[in-house]
Amino acid sequence: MTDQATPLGVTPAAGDLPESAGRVLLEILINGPLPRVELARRLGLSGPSLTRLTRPLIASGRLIEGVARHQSVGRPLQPLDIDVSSEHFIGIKLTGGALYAVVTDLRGEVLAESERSLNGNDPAVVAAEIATEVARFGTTFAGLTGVGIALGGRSPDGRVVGEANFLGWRNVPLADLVEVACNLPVVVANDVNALTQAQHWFGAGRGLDSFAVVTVGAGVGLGLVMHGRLVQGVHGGAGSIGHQVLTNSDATCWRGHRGCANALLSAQAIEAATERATGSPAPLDVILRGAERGDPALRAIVDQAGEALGLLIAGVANFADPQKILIAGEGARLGTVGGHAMLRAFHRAGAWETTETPIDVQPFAFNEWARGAAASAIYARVMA
Amino acid sequence: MTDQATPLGVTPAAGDLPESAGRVLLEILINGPLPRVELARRLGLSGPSLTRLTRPLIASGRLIEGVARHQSVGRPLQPLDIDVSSEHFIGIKLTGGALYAVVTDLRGEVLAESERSLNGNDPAVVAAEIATEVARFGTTFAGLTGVGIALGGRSPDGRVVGEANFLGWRNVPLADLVEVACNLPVVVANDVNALTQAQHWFGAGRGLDSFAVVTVGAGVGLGLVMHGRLVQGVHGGAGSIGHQVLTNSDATCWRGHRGCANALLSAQAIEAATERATGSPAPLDVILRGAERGDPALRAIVDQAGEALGLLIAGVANFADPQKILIAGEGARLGTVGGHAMLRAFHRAGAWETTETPIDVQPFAFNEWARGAAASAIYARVMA
DNA sequence: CCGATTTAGTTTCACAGTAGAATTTATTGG
DNA sequence: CCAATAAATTCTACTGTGAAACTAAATCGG
Repeated sequence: MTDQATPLGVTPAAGDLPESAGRVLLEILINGPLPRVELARRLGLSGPSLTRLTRPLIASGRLIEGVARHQSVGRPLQPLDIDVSSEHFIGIKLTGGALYAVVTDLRGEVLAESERSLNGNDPAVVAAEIATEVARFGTTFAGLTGVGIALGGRSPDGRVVGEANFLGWRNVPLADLVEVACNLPVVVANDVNALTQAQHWFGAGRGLDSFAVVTVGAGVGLGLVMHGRLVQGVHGGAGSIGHQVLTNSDATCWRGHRGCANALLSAQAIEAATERATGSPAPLDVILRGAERGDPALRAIVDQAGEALGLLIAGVANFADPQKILIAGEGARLGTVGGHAMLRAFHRAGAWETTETPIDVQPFAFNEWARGAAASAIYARVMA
Repeated sequence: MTDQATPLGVTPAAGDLPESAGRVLLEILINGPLPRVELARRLGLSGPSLTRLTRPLIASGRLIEGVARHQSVGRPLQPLDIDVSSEHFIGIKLTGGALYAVVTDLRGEVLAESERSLNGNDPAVVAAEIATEVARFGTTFAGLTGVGIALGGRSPDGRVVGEANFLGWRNVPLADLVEVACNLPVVVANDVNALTQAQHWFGAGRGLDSFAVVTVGAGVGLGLVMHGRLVQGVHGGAGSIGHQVLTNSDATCWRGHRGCANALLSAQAIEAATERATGSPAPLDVILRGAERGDPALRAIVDQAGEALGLLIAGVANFADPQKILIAGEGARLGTVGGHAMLRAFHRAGAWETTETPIDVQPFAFNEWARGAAASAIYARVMA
């Protein structure tokens, strides 16, 4: 943990601001430039309070006044914004064989990205590789403020990796290792939780009080926001729905469960089903493209997976009844290509009006994972 | 909605108290008598603040000073308590054919109870029956402050019953009907949510930040507390896990799902399985007693149900990773009698350390449902 | 072009809620 | 009786807040 003497620090008594000053900064960070009146309305404060609160923030450069926006009549609105380029964050997504990195600004916008394969999975080696990548970005981006590392595993405290089976890790103090190596504050997070945090602050979940992210990819995951905050779980294990049984089916996952989410929905499962059906292997995106073009065998497979996805989101809707469910991950396009089957299953299995829950499927680039990692670093910076 | 000019009103600016006065009252309501130092510690306030905040509360009778408790040395602690008998609440649990009512004090202690069968399920008739019961209690208990009604259904707003299938209701404005009939504020709640609220404030979930209640009875339900607050869901539909698929099984529920929670765990399902196996029907408690005594056929059935329960709580633990899971409902004893099978399945299907989540099974009396209803009324009174 | 109108933002001021320091109160133990 | 201990209180200064009145910067309409 290094103290960089940088400004900003958004919430609980960061520096020595009143708490509401932090809420002002956070509201602007999440929602973009806002005029004082609007901030007053959103935060339940009076106009005078906003003048008072923002004055020192502007004086110290934490907030900057944008160009006035004219309304139909009356004095124009004076939007206030955070200088999002005053700080930069690095997000790292670790997979079994590679490391994906992005640099973002304070609002999670990706400014640069890179990829590097990993030579082995010894924690020290991985930490060194991360540090190398961070150093490389450090030369082009001034003012790196924090590093977030996301992986398919569990970290109850944001510092130690409890488990990461794909790396064979248990209780690896990754944050400490990387902090020593690159002299920046480091946060470790579960990849799905990190992605959910990013979407909640800067993406499809912006401003929502309850929100769920279902990811389809190497595994199946779930991120949850309830009462406006990410649900992590006491052991950091919330959202471990990969082995949830969805239907009576013969498909088995790598742990031998029949009909679980991983058995029906993981990229590996869909690819295996395709190979069984067509005799030839193909990666998930090719399968999806084929189904889209009308190949009947692939269409059947995609529809079956889409149905499983529909059952999964029905389970999520029945469980938590969130305001919105986002389908994400490398396999998110399954929610589009197999969308019809998905929605049919969802409507069949969902209880009551929970079937009205908006399901959002967006194009997903792989660097979203690393962006999520950066969002975790931003969160830690801003809420700590 | 009637205003009774009664005192108390615990939180956001009730009356015209400072917000922290409300937090003081709530802390005492939930945790029982507490001395000022302890309150200061728990609420993050200073000693002087507690003197100041409590003075008017004591003067107005909202708080009463108990008998001083001597420590080893030093001035003795002066516990402050709420006069729990200053207000009384009625909790009503509606089932298909009957109405169960309790009277509680402010802390949810049951002071009286009653039961009455329902003649039909016309909303007006049911509302009248409720009003009769409330009036009957009104003669013995002075100062009735509110009525809570719990039922196996959904109420997104606490006033209208969205659906209650067992009564054949849709969009019934039950709270309005009963308020007109008995001139007291009325709240309507889902029975499992109400029970969860009661357990969170006055029971096994006291003080917990995250907490889950799994109920086994006529149906299977789930109540969730996250970030210290009950999760209701946008449509009031959170916790609808009755039709969640648990395992590959031939058992079907009344909707035709194979292997869902209701198909394996509802009282009806266990009773049906028993009749199939032994040829003679028996109610759930008899089945449980038989299994306990060592009857092999009943033991097998109970173990199978226990296993299903274990899978269900594993799903809950994997999903939300709460600090504790409570098994409740008329069939809660399944968690004891079939506890071994339950825990085995839980440990097999749970991810990581979530299997360390404490599972709490407590004796469950049917009036707990009505007590939950009363807790909803208390919540509404205190948080409104 | 100029004053009325509209809305954003500011200044002034009084007030509520808070904690720090010093003090009082009620006890135990010698 | 007195020292030690810890709870509770008094006194006081400070911080964050909004109401009321005001200023600023635009449009509109003659």
